[in-house]
Amino acid sequence: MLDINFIRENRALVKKGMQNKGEKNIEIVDQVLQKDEEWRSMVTRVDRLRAEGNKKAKRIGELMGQGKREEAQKIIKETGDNKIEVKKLEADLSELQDQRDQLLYQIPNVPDNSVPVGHSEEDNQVFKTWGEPADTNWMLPHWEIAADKNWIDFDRGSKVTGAGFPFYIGQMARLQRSLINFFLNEAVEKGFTEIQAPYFVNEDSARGTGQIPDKEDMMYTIPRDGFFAIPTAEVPVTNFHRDEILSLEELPIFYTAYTPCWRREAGSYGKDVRGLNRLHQFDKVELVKFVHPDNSEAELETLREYAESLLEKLNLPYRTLLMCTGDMGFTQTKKYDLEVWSPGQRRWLEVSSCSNFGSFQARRMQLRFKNEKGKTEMVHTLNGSGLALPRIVASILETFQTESGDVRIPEVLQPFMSCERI
RNA sequence: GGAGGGAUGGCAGAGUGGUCGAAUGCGGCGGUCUUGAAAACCGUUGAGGCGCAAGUCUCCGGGGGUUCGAAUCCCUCUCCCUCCGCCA
Repeated sequence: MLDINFIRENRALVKKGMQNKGEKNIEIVDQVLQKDEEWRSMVTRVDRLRAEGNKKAKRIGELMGQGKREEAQKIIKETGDNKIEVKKLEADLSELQDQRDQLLYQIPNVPDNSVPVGHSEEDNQVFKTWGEPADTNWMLPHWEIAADKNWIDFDRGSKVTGAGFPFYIGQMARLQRSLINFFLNEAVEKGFTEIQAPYFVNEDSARGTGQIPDKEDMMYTIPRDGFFAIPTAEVPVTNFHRDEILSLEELPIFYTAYTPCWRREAGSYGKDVRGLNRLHQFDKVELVKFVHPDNSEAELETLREYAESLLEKLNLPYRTLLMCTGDMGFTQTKKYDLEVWSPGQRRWLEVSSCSNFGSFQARRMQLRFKNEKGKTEMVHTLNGSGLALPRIVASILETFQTESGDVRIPEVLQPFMSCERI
């Protein structure tokens, strides 16, 4: 969420940001400021009453200590009304605060200046392209290759769990394991600390990174225990430092984590769901950064470059999009998507998304650090996929398929696969 | 799953109804001394809200209650530890 004082001082900017992100409910900014106004005046009232009560209680203590019972009793009698009044106003106060915060939660992060304004994916800017997308007729889509080789079993996945939960078999299981190892090794080499995270999180964590309340429906739930199956490692890893005050020297902190990811993908049935394009469970290596506010812009660029380097090492043609305001999401200030070329489908597939959240997540999580002046300040958080597996697998199968039906293995994966083709 | 014990500032650890946001020690920061450092000594050192400020309020795991007054008493939840049972 945004800082209420920031909104107070930048009302127009926040509104413009909302507009650019395609939010209809711009008046919410005025509403939240109105509520804040009410809340603040209520705080003053309550504090004044509490101060009065405190003073009396203190005086009573003194008198009791001196053995002046009667005088004390006299003051005790006076306190009754004040006490009732305070109780009532405290209730009002917390209600006002709830109302204010609920509005606050509905205000999205303000896009960075460098983000192009636009409504839909058509307005995203192609930031970079790399490699030469193959465009020939003979190349098969990955699901046909996988079916030929009996590498992926979608039907049995459906039987055992449901659509979007495939089995990977033999060399395909090994390919996935190789990719995970490759991605983790690369990240560790770049200074990311490898961490293994829980696959379920509680409600506070889901709120901390912004899945609640904005994207609640994306997650699978375990209601009996109040857990959510993680839709990305971002959630547990970013929440790792929730409610902490880090020291200046600890920053920046870089983590990488492999986890499965679960997404309900409600509402997207029937759309681009062929093969590995869209699954309910998939594997991903995630990168998370906690940085000094001064550095988050630059850190986003290095994060993007790092993710791009992985695709280059795999020799997969890709393009990088700078997402426009309307397509970037609620919590981000700026976001890049990396899309790999799928020659069998002749389309781009998103395999990474690198985002800067500024202090938006940190504020929800109360994740702070002591700055140069010794003051506590919100850290900035970023994350990026490095990378999501299924579409990488799809692209590898399609890009490196041979006319004999085999698939060549990218050189960087050969040590993990112990072979050059499968 | 059963029984018991616990949760206090960066850490350790006192505090069981009254001036306690909290002793003391360690750690951190500043200073004295020193060529420099160490030691010693002195001082300082939690987070947050409202307010131009003076100031004031809140926070001793979370929530609720008793009381003029709660870190301290009661209820409840969560987590941790010990023992028993079960178990990859």
